[in-house]
Amino acid sequence: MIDLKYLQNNFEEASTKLQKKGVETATLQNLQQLFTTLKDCNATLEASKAEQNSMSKLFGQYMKEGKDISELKTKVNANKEAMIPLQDQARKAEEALYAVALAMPNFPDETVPDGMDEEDNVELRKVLEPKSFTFTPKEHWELSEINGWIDFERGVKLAKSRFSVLKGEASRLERALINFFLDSNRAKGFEEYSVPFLNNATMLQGTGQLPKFEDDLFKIADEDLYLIPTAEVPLTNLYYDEILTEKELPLLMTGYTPCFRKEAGSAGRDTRGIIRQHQFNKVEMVAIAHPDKSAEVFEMMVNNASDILTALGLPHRVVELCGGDLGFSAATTIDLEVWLPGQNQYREISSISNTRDFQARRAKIRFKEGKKNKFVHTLNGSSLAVGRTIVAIMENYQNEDGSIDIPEVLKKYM
RNA sequence: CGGGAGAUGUCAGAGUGGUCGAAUGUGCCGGUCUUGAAAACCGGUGAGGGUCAUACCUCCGGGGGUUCGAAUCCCCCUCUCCCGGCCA
Repeated sequence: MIDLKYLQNNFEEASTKLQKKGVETATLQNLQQLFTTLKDCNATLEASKAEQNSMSKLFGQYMKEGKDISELKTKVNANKEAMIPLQDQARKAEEALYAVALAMPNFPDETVPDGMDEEDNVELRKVLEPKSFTFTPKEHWELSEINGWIDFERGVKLAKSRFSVLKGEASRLERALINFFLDSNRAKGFEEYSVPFLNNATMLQGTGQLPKFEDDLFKIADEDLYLIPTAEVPLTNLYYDEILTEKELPLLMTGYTPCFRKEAGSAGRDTRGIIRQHQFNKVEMVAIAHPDKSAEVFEMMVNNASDILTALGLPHRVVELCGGDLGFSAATTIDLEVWLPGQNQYREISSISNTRDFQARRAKIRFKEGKKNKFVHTLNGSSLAVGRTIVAIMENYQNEDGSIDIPEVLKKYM
């Protein structure tokens, strides 16, 4: 959630920032108005409560002294009566405010490039040259057919479209990648976690998926539980409503989980292959950092993911997202896009974001600085998406006959 | 899923209608003492809102109710522990 006090006091600046994310000034004005209304409502209500409390305290005194209570009682009852509409107003004002505030995206950092969509993202650098093939490289689903790696039909039979089954070598490759990723993250100081794949609504709200993106999530019937869309949700919320000490920071966490997404808005995109599935595996990094140190941690996370791709010998590029392409919770995001020779283009394989204090406010994650409690910064990033790495290995390590080599670093894992 | 017990500050644990945001211990922070540390002693120490700062408001698992007044009484829910069932 954005800082409403900041919005109140720096409206112009806040408005300019959120325009990058396509938020209308009118929407912000509405939010600011709701905040003011709530404060006003609370002020009147609290004054009335104070009155009520002080009168109630007199009762004990009066009774001890044997005084007549009936007059006081009449007064107190009248005040109580008068408080009901105030309470109602305050409650409504609060509901109205939160409905809007929770749907408001994070402020982008000042350094985020302007732009509407992914066309306007900025390439920062390329790592490794794509190798040239002496034949026309195939796409991963063609290679899958030759090697019998992915069973699309039976995945659909078991669940529905956009589910698939990995078989034999592919399944082993997946397992090897997960281990390789976790080991690499651990070597950089990330502590490994194994977490629930179902989280409750409060946690999903903490990281920003709810209430706005409910349609993208799989929900368990009759339970307050959702299949997680990313390990960012459980890992970040491990510290939901906690106050950390300064010396605990930064907390670096990693974990492997399957991820479940309805992909509600992506009908017709990447329907072939396993680029976009309802269920996919991912190894995630999450950091909880001191506000002064989050930029540094962010850099480290980007480099870590990039280094893993490099170790796998996968050419990729580092791309900074423009304001319009930035996710709801992110203040800044860097994508890693891996080269797919079969598709002849770079495709996203990792996305690393600093949410600043946006999630921390929602999830109430604070740390003690002296006597004061302050919000931490939370960061998250893939290192890496497993399914897409398999695609990348298939396409980059293919031979003319359709066979696929295994990257050197993975051999000890298979 | 059935039976029983419980949920209070970092933790342990008192508190069963008013002056309780909450005893005491513990932990943590600061100080005295010490070459240093331990021990001992002294002081400080929950969260959120509000305010320039005070006042003031809210919070004793969550929600509702009774009452002038609820941590304390009543109802519902959730969770934890013990016993039984089922089970990797």
